[in-house]
Amino acid sequence: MKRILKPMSGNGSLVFKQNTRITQLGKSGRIQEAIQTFKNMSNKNTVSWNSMISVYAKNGKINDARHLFDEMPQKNLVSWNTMISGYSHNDQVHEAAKLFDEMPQRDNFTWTLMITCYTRNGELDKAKCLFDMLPDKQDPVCWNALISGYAKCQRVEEARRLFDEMPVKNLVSWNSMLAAYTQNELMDMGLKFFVQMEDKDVVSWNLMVHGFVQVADLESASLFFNRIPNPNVVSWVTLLSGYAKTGKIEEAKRIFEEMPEKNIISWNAMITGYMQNSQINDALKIFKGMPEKNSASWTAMINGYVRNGKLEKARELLEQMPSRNVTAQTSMISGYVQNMRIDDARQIFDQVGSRDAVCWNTMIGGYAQCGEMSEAIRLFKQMPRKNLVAWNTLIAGFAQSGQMDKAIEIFEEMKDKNLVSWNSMISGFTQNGLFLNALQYFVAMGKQGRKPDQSTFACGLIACANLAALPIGKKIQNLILKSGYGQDLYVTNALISMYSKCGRISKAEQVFRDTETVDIVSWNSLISGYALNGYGKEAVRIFEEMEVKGICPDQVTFVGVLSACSHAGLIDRGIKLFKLMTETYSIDPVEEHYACMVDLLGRAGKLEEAYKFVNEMPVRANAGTWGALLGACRMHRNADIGKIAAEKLFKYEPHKTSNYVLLSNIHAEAGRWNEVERVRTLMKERKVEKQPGCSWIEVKNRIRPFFSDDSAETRTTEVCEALTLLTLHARSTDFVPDIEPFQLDHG
DNA sequence: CTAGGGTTAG
Repeated sequence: MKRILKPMSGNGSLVFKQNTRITQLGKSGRIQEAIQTFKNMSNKNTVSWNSMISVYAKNGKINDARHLFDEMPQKNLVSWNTMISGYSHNDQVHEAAKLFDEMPQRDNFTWTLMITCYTRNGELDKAKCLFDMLPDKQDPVCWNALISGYAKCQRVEEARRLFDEMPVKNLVSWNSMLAAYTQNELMDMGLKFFVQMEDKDVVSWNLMVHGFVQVADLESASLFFNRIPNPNVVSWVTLLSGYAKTGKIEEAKRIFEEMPEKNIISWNAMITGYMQNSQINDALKIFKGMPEKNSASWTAMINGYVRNGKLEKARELLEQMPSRNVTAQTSMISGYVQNMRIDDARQIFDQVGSRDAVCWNTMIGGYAQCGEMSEAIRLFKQMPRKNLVAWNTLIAGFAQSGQMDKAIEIFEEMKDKNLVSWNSMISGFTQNGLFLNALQYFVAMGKQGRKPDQSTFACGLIACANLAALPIGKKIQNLILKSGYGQDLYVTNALISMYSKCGRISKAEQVFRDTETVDIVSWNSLISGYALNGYGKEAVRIFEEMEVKGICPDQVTFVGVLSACSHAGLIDRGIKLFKLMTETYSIDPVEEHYACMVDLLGRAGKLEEAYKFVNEMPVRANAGTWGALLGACRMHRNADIGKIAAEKLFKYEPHKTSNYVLLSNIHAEAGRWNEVERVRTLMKERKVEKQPGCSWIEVKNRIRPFFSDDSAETRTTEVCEALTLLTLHARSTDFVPDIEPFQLDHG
């Protein structure tokens, strides 16, 4: 395009100056002055209008921009382009696309704008589609936009393909591709690529530093930083925030003091760093001493107070904040929500002027956490643009409150689902004891080509453990090995418990031994695994190994080892361990420990001692303890103590059939038939029925439910049949499970 | 007056 310069006579140069002034005022955020300048102009030209549109659009006033666009006397191509750019910056892809379709003619600029609009919004396939229609593909700008778009969606390989294909590359192209690696934690590839680059600017170096920061390799980050020829503020801040985020506050401070010019971002990063380290006073000192504050400074302080549990301080600051924004307010809301102060949270929420998705979701999640699902739903319905997180929050809420039927409803209604949606369903099922449903969803997920993560795998294993579904558990283990989650503690601990609950305790120990670094949960799982399988002495052996290695046992460890002793009849050992727990480790015994002890004494036939123990324990015995005593009485045919235990149990669990049956049997064996009759009458009076709980939910009539009073044998067979039908199959290159659907209509 | 790569607050 040729630019024809008019002679600088009188008005022409004035208009030019005024146009420039509008743009400049806009860039420094002085919108009102820009508007005044525009309004005062007597002879506006098209560029004036375009400039004003751009100022409005860049300051979030997209509707005002559109108004000018509609009103202006003469539009040129740039006007249309500016308007599209405005919509793009304000995330209104749809409006941008509408203009793109309507406009009379387009230039390369137009195409670039529309393509970048799509890439910014993550709509890469649309961007690519447009790109393929682009008449002139020489210009690298569109290519670059696409590459970075793919990179932000973790589609690194596609980005690389474009990079290799593009005819003309510039430094930005190389940097975009480098960012694809560094942003996706592919530092090996990134380093290789970086070495290949002939030209590097400070952006390239900064990308490397940031990449290393993201994988928490601060040593390499610092090494690279030191080799930057001309580090800029961004370089300094990147390293500084890296140290701050990883808790290395002293290093961060050093960088902060060394850096030649500090900007507001560096001050803010220091506040965050101090707050993360609970150094509230140091953070406050920075906050008070900094030359200027922006809303991020205030938010960092408020957020820091919230993280450190100082809600009142946070609130105080929020009230003082000059221009409260959603981010700060949301921080406050989440603080209240974490402390179950739902009414305070709501009060802030109601004050928020323009709520964003995070704000809505925090509040909805708050109600969900408090079990107030009806209010959560009410808010959800009010939420203007519901995103995936909002839907997932509802699922998690329903799952937590045991309403899996409602969770299913929500899940089915969703058009887009992500990994979190699936995991929330699967973990919801396992948490609510609906293990077959958990497996069904695990399978369905694989069929849709979704990759499971550590949470999916762990929940799948927990389901297998509870169904004693060893074949499936083994297949899941194969998938895990291929997935790279083989050393994840959450997963390995679930594996240990799966094998032990399926009776394969030696396999459980093998998994334990194959795990590079185990934690207390792993030890506990192994010990209680041995206990569960009746190998009391082995459980004690593991416990001793733990002691030798200097690992401190916790409450759960003792529940495991004590129950092991009781199952194996190691009475003296159990009593000694109980003493060890309370005296050496100063662990206060809880209900479960007492139940173990009562069980231990009871099984050994020392019923009088057990009963005495119950009466002398400092916490009030509940169902577990009385149940242990009742069981022991049945075993040793002690009707007197049995009756006492049963009466207590009836108070705690008035509708649990097995308690009545146990007592009735004890009386029967003692020949006390009138007592037997009394128990039966009691059952009738209290309407204790043998109605079992449904142990899974029927989903789309594909699964036949079974009931908990089916005999164990029938159940095992049924589950096995179901599970054999379900063939887990891992492809060698991919670990997405490719599984046949559940089919149980074999009758 | 309109386009592409990097940094901070949720």
